[in-house]
Amino acid sequence: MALNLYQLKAFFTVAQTRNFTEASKRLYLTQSAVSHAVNKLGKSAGDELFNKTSKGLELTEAGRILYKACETVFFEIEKAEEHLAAVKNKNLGLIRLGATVEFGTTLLVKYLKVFIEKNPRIHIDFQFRHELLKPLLNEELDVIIDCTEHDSGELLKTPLFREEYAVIASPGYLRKHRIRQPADLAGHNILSMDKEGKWWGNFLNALPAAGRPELSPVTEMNHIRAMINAAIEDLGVGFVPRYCVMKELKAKTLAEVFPRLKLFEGNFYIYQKAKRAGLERHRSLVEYLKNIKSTHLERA
Amino acid sequence: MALNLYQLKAFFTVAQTRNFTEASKRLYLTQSAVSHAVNKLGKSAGDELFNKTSKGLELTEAGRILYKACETVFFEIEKAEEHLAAVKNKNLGLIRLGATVEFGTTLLVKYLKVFIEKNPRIHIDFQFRHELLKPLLNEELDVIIDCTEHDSGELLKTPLFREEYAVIASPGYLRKHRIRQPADLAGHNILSMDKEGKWWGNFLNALPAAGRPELSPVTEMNHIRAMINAAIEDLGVGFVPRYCVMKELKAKTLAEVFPRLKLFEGNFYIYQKAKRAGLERHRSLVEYLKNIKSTHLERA
DNA sequence: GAATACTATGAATTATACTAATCTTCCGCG
DNA sequence: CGCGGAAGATTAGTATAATTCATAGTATTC
Repeated sequence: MALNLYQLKAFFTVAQTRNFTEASKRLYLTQSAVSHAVNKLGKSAGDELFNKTSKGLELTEAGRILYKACETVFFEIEKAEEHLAAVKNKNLGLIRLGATVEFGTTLLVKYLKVFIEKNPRIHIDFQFRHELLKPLLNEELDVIIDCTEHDSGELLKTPLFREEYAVIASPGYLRKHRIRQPADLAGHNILSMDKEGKWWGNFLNALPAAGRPELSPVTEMNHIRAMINAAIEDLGVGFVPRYCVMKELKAKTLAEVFPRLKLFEGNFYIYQKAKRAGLERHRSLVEYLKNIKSTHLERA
Repeated sequence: MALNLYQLKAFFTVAQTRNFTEASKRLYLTQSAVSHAVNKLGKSAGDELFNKTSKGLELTEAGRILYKACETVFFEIEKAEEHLAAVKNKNLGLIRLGATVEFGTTLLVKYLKVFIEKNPRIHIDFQFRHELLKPLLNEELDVIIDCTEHDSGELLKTPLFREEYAVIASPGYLRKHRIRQPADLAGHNILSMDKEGKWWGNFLNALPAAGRPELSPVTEMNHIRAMINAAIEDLGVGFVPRYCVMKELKAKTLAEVFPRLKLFEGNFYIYQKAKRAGLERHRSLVEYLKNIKSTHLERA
C-alpha cells in the first residue's frame, strides 16, 4: 500500500479546509495537484476519502482513519523539525497567534514585547480577528486568546485572567451630568454593541434587581473602538472591557463612571488544538502568558 | 525543511540495521538509493545522521531525534493501513513470529493451527531461530516467544507459561539400569548441551544439597533434538524441556526417569517492541496465546 | 598488500509530482 | 429555462525527484 507523505499532506489540508481550492492555496500548489494527490491516495487506500454533499465535502470512514493518522504523523514531524532546529541553533519555527482585535492591538502586542525580545528564534505571526475558533481548528492558527468559552476534547484550554468591564464617559460629560449611582443612567445616551441592550446585560446583572435603570436611548456601534471614540466625543456612556481604555483613563480623556463597581465578564483563555499542543515553542509562549497574568491583574 | 517519507524510511531502516547494504535489501532498493536518500535527509536536517566508528554506524544526536520521530510516524502509518484494511475487508497484514527452534517446531505450530484457521486475514510468518531478541529490536520480527528473561523499556513482556523440564531415558535403558532416585544417576552416561554440566544445573538445584549425584561421564550434544534421539537410542539419560518430548513419552519411545519430580526452568514470555505494540493483529495473537496457556499447563 | 565488505559519488534513467488548459457538474438567479 | 459562476475532475505535457548503474573510495582482516 505504502502511504505517501505528499498525498497525505494534500489530503490532510483538504480535510481541514473542506475545500480543494483553499487547500491548494495553503500548500502553494494548484487545485489540480491537490486533486491528483487526493485521488491517488484514495486509490491506494482502496476507498474514496470524501463524500461530496450539497453543502461541501465530508470525510468517509476511510478518510477519518487517515485523518487521525495524519494528525499524529504531521505533529510528530513538526516536533522533530523543531527539535532538530533547537539542536542546530536554527529558528524554532512559527507561532500563528490569534486574538480579538481589541485585545490584540491594545494589550497583547505590548505584553509580548519582552517575549519576542527574549526568544528571537521563535517567530510570531499576529492574527487579530473576530472569528478565532474555526481558524484554530483547521490549523490556520496555532494558539488563540479568546474570551469566549469553548469546551471540546479537541481543545486545550488554559485560563489567563478575568476580563473586567468599566462604564465610561468623557470627563466633560460627567461634569455636565452628575451620575453618582446606576439609577442615574436613566435617560442618558447609552452606547452599546447592540440595540436591545444585551451588551449591557452584565452590567445590569451586577446590580440589585431594584436599582436597575431603564437604558434608553441606545446608540448602536458595531465596533468597540467606535464606542470608545464616541464616549471621548461626549456622545454618551459606554460599557467596555477595561483593558481597552486603560490608555484613555490614564490620559484622562475618559473616566470611569462607577470606579468602585467591579464588573467581571467571563474569562480570557488560551486555546490550543489538543493534538498539536506539545511543541516547545507553544509551551514557552503559553508559560510566558500565564506568568504575565498577575502583572495585568495588578494594574486592572 | 520538509522531511520526506522515502528518505525517512531509508534512514529508519539503516538506523535499525546499522548497515546501508542490509537496509537496501530490506527495502528492495539498491545500496546507492539508500545512500542518496540518507544523505539528502541529512542535508535537509542540517546535520550528519550517522557517525562512522570502527565498529559500525552510530546515530548522531540529530539522528536520534529523527529516529524517535520515525518510530511513531511509521507505527502510525502501519496502524492506519491495518485499520483501513479492516474496513475494506482486506488482509490484516503480516506478523513475523519468532520462536526457538524446539518450541516453535513442536508446540507453537500446533497451537496456532486454530488461530490461523480463525483469522484467515492475518498472515503469520514463522521464524524459528536461536537468536530472537536482536531481530525483534531491529524489527525483522514483530513478536517473539522466548524463554530467556529480557527486561528493557523497549520491550513489552507478556508471561506465557513456565517451562517444565524432565529427565528422560529410553524404557529399555531404564529396564536395564534401575534408577529410582537422583543419587542413582552417578556413573550413568549424561546427555547434556555442555560438557561442564551447567545444562543440568537446574536439575541439581532442585535436589537437597546432600543427595546431588556426581554427573559423569557427560556426552555433549549441541542440539536438543540430538539429545532426544540419543536417549531414544539408549545412549544415556537426558535433561530436556518436557514439551519437546511429549510425543515420545506418549509413544513410549522415551520415559521419565523421575516422573514425580517437578522441574521448572524459567518462564516463556511473549515479547513485543513496546513502540510497535498496539497493532490489532498483534493484540489478537497475543490474546490467543495467553488463553492457550491453561490448556498447555493441564497437559504438562 | 591483496581480499573483503562497506559506503559514496556522478551521470543516466525512470517514476511521479505538478501545471496549464479544458471539461464536467452543480447551484443560484433573473 | 438558460446563463454564469464556483468547485472539482481530467488529460496531456513538463519538471522534479527517486532510483539505478557503474565506479571509486575506505576501512578492516588475514
